[in-house]
Amino acid sequence: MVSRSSTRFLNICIASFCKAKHLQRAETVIIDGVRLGVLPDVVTYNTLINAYSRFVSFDAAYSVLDRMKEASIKPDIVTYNSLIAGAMRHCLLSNCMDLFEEMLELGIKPDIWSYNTLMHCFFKLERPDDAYRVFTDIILCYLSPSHATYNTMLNGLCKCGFVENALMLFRKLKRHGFVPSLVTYNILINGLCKAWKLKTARWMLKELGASGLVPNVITYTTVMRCCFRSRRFEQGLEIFEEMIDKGYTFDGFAYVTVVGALVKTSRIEEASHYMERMVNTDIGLDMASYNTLINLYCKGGKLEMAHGVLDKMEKEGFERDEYTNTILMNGLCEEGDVEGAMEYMNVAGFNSNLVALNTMVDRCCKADQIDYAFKIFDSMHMRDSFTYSSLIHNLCKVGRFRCASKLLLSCVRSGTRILPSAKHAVFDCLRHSGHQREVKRLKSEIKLALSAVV
DNA sequence: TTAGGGTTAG
Repeated sequence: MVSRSSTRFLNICIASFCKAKHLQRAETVIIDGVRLGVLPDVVTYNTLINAYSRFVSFDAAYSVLDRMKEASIKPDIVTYNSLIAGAMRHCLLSNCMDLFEEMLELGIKPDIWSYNTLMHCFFKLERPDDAYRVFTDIILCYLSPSHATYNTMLNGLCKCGFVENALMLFRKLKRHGFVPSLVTYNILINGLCKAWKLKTARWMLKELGASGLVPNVITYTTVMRCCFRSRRFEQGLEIFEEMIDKGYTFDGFAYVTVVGALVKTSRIEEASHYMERMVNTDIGLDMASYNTLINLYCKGGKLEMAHGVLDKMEKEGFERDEYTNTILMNGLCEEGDVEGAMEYMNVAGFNSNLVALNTMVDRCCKADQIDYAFKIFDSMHMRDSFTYSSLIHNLCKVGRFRCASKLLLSCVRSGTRILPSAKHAVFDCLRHSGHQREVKRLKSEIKLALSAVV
């Protein structure tokens, strides 16, 4: 007779192979175990699910669930939490929701871990109201929220553009005894920096220090990026050197932040210097690092070098993503080959890539193809400030002030934030062509449209 | 389970 301790021993072996990413060996041990009469249990399968979703794919993890069913082993809360976490990790948000439903149908009661993941999923789907409903359910049903519950809520609010609400919630939670962790502070500092609320961000950084917590690599990267965004390059580079001294450049995040900021402001030589420093370390390049390097070459007018990096990247098993495609498309446009850029994107597929579509709209305008730019504009399912601003600026440039004025109004009416520069471009254009009264009329129409949107 | 990096206009 095989004892329970044999299965426990089997599970220890499986856990250790899974941890070392030796999944094939883990599978062999299970087969050998079965031959000897040691049957795997729910823990064995849960361990496998976790490993497959981490190191292989969500589908591979989900197929373990089928094997469990074949072996008549009932999945439990850990099984489903691992699968849901796997679906989240691979950004398979609809799978995440389906699994939650499946779990409820099987009568498995979700725990706080499941609810936290569901909240996270709603935020990723840009459904903050649903996420907030889950949050209040957790509180009202006395489900003992964890630290991750609060942090997920605060992070989701920041990411969906509700930084003020996150700040209010943070204060309220503190009044009720919530002790913020370093993760909490990092979430808020990042949210505040991205929303340009720099004074409050500084204040939050001070609060972090006063609470006895020590800023970590994430705090540093966040603050450094904020310096670059607000054009304080020297300060940003000082922080970078400090990060090197502290050993905080063990991955590519800091380098990519520095190079990205320098390229954006056309400081190509400096950017090349920092990129070289990164390549000379033993940090392996990941997707973001490759895209940064390709962009550096494209912006420096070295398209051939960019394609060389692209080949290397693909040989290493990375597939070009929407960033890569936009960068390459932009590189072709910079060379004056707008048609080639369009052909490239037609093959690669725009796939609702808003940045690529915006770029194409702008580049077509600049190549005297405004009508074609409008065609793209009409086909777009989503538009943002960039979409409207590009068209408006370019229409003004060619003196089509009435068209620009109409577009400006439709932008405001759609609830899209209009950039001050685009608004002033239309006003100036109208004034210079002697339509002073038109400016007054447009201003009042914008005011009216804004009040209707609010 | 929660926090940091990469693509667009003027």
